[in-house]
Amino acid sequence: MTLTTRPRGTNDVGPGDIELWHKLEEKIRQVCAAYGYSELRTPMFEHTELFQRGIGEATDIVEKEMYTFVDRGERSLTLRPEGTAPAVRAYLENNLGAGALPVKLYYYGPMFRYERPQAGRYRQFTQFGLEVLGSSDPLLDVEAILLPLELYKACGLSGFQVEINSIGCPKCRPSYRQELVEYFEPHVDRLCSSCRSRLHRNPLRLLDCKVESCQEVLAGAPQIGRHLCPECSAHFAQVLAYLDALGVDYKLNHRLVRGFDYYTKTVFEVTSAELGAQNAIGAGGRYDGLVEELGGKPTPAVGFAVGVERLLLALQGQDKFQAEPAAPHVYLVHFGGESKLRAAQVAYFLRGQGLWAELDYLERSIKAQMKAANRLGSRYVAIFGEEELGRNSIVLRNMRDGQEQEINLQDLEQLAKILGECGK
RNA sequence: GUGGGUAUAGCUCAGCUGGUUAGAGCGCCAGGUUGUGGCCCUGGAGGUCGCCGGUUCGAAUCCGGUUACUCACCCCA
Repeated sequence: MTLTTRPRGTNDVGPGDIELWHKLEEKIRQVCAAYGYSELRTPMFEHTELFQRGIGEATDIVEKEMYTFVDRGERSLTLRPEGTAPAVRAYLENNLGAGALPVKLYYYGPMFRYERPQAGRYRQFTQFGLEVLGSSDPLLDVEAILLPLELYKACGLSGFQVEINSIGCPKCRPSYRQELVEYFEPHVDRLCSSCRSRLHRNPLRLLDCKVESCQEVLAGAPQIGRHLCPECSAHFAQVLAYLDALGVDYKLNHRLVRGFDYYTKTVFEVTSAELGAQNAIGAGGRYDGLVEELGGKPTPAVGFAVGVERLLLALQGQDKFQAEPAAPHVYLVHFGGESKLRAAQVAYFLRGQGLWAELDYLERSIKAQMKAANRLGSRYVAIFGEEELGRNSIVLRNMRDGQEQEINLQDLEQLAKILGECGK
């Protein structure tokens, strides 16, 4: 049974679905090109410490969701659960910051997290993400939001919402943190168990708790706005000003916090109304401290990641993003023997011209071959009949209107021309 | 890790309170048209009823366990 069953939380993408993936990947490349981002491909696994340091020891991902293994050289390796830490690692290892700044990178590929699968959540999933390193310009925070929005729009997606917040920096967050703890402590008995355990470890996370009793306490919780230092405050104001100037629709959400430790200042999330509980189709933020944390010199940076399966699910819900099925230019109907031999020769020639020529490999009846051609949506059928082959020609039938003409095989170029012009 | 739902043909699903050879639609193959698709008609192939055990004269059906899928919680893209 396990031989024919894929591992939990993984997916096969084959004929019927893969076309949509290809189309989306094409859109991603187009949008990234327009914004001047180049692709960075990093390994599927990294040293475990990279994620422990990068994402943070106390995060759920590091504590219980990583696919970690020891290789034959006794190294602890981990299948990447996200793309930012590897991107920063590659940035440092390849000294990408040596040239002109900022460095604009994007990545696309599978990520791995050991979680219980559900709608829009898989153990192996695909993320498209971007990272800009080397500038603290608020306009780049905005670009990091704009680019994915551009992608959503290019796919025809509507009904998504942008939420944004600033969670400050190491200078101003401690005082907010302190005030939060002081606010919550008297209400400890009304908090849910997980909030109680997080109160001192990571009080910011209480802000997005969905438990009802916690919600009541949350209503009166202090907001970070007043605690932001002048720098963070000005930065955030600039981000919002750019968003306004560019006509981007967003919603301020002072409860928005993120699950990774490396975020500073701006954080954002895009949700889709098409999805169920896992409705975030993209999220990101600024991470000015990560490069230094991983051993580089202080380097501001901002990034964004899109869940590709979720985006596809959302698009599927709106029925707008469809790949037109590919169809053969011609289906070569043969009668076996000599006729099949001639069909194979012609198919070889046509394929060499970049034309899709299909034929029967199961010695099926003419009727069955015609049906097959029809089902594949073939524009033309070429019939390699005895009579015509005697004259070194074939019958070419247009499957749209049923018109037939005899074509001499002496002039294959002409056949290729007719097929090529049939308006793919 | 926790909770709910589901598991019958390639796909979507029927199968009522346990009762003979387990069904339908679609798909697939063939024939009706021995050299011509779509529509129609006829026939055919294809199922250890997820798996293991129990109750029973008898289990796809009831019970227990198990695995997988699925939705939700936690968290996240």
